[in-house]
Amino acid sequence: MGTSERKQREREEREQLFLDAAEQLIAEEGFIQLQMAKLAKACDYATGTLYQHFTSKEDLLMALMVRHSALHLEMFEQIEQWQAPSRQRIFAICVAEQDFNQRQANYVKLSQYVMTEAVWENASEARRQQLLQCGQPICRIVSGIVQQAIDDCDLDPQGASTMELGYATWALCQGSHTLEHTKGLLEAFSIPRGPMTMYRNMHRLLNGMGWQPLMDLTEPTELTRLVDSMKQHLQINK
Amino acid sequence: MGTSERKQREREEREQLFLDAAEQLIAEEGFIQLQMAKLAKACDYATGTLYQHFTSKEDLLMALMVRHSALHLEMFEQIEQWQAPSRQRIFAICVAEQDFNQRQANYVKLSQYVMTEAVWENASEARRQQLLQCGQPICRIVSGIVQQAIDDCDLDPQGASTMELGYATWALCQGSHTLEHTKGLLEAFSIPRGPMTMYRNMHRLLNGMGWQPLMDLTEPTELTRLVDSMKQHLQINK
DNA sequence: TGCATATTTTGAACCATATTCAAAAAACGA
DNA sequence: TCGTTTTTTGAATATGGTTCAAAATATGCA
Repeated sequence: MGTSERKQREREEREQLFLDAAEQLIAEEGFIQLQMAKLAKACDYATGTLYQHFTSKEDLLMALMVRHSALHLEMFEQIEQWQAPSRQRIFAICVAEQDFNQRQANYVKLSQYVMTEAVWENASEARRQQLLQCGQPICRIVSGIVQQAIDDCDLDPQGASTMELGYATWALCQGSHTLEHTKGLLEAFSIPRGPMTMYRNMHRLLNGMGWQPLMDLTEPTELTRLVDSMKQHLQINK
Repeated sequence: MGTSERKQREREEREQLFLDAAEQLIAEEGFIQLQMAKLAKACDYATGTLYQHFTSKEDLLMALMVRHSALHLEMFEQIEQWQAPSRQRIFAICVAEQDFNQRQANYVKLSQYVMTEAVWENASEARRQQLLQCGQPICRIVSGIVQQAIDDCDLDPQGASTMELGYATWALCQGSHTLEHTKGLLEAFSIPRGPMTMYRNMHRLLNGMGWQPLMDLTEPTELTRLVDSMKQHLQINK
């Protein structure tokens, strides 16, 4: 029946409205300050209505992550389409990821927070599943690139699955982001801030997999050039 | 004056008592359940007394991290003493770290939580500095191993600082732990659980740095053998 | 259209907990 | 022993997430 369809759609629209407003509030004052009552009021709804959509505040935060994942995915899909040597494409993933996170610092922090047990366990099971599902296409793309490398004989998996190799890059990105975003940490250990450190480390990892063509890190301009051409392709230059 | 010295000592003892009890409570029901009032009562003190030691709950959690860091350091110091090729020693750091975290799952989760902006920013500045200071000796040890590798001509830094190279391994460990501890994540992406995946990835990274002797990952038993001998040396076999 | 019923929305009350602070207790010094 | 300073206490406060009975609205039917 048409009526219930319309209701369903309106409900979905309202959910997006809540998420939009939440994003706005977070952009203004950080996700720590986000309050359910304030958010509801900003949308001209009662507090209780929020709970028709989200089982808890943590559930809402996770819903935000889910939505952001769509943007994330879009970026990755662009790279999926790109006809280029596999090594350039896998690195493009890292550059895109890094650039994305740099622009949306709140989002990295949020993602870090959401993966915390305290938050993860307080979201609804459905939402957690949703978030994990969001990772699937991203994984598929990364796996695809690894597979391309294998097919092109640019990479010998040496018995490892495509997932394991993709996972290595993921873990390195993840860890780098966490460390970078912990205030004072890089400074305390005199590690230069900025994406280049991570890029070099990523190339070390890829070199270690034997992923051809190997990158020569003795020549700093080679990396710079690669990053620039990549950003140009991805149109992520300011 | 002697009196104030004794007072200082008693104060320090009480702080340790609080931390001991907190650890106990966390072991029993997880750090999410930790409540200031409950903790105080468990120690037969009033709630307010806790705040003589910790400026906030987050400050207390960070104090726990600081204490744990000492254990962490102890482990690393053992490796520092170990006379062995640099590549074995740097890998020993990873094995020790992994093993430590496996045994103390609550501790990884806590560490992840503490590095979150929400917690980090709510601890006292003094405590944050303390925690960052705890990292210094660990860094020094890791840097030392990297330096040994360079001195022994097992590693060509190619212009990178010892810190940058150490940081790479740190980021990979950190990221792996985070991903491993996010419930359902490995399963969703069919990545096998267990330390071996991380160990292989670490060797890929070290290989990529050109850290001699390179490890051959086509031969799975080689890695197993290495890990076993390492655990034996570190006496971390159950 | 009017009425009975089902659904949705509301927001004040509720609750859990971290934090504070005025009063009580203890320690100190003369 | 007594006045003063320091420490401890725990009830009161503050914050903010969550609930739920009542009100409002929508739906279905004669």
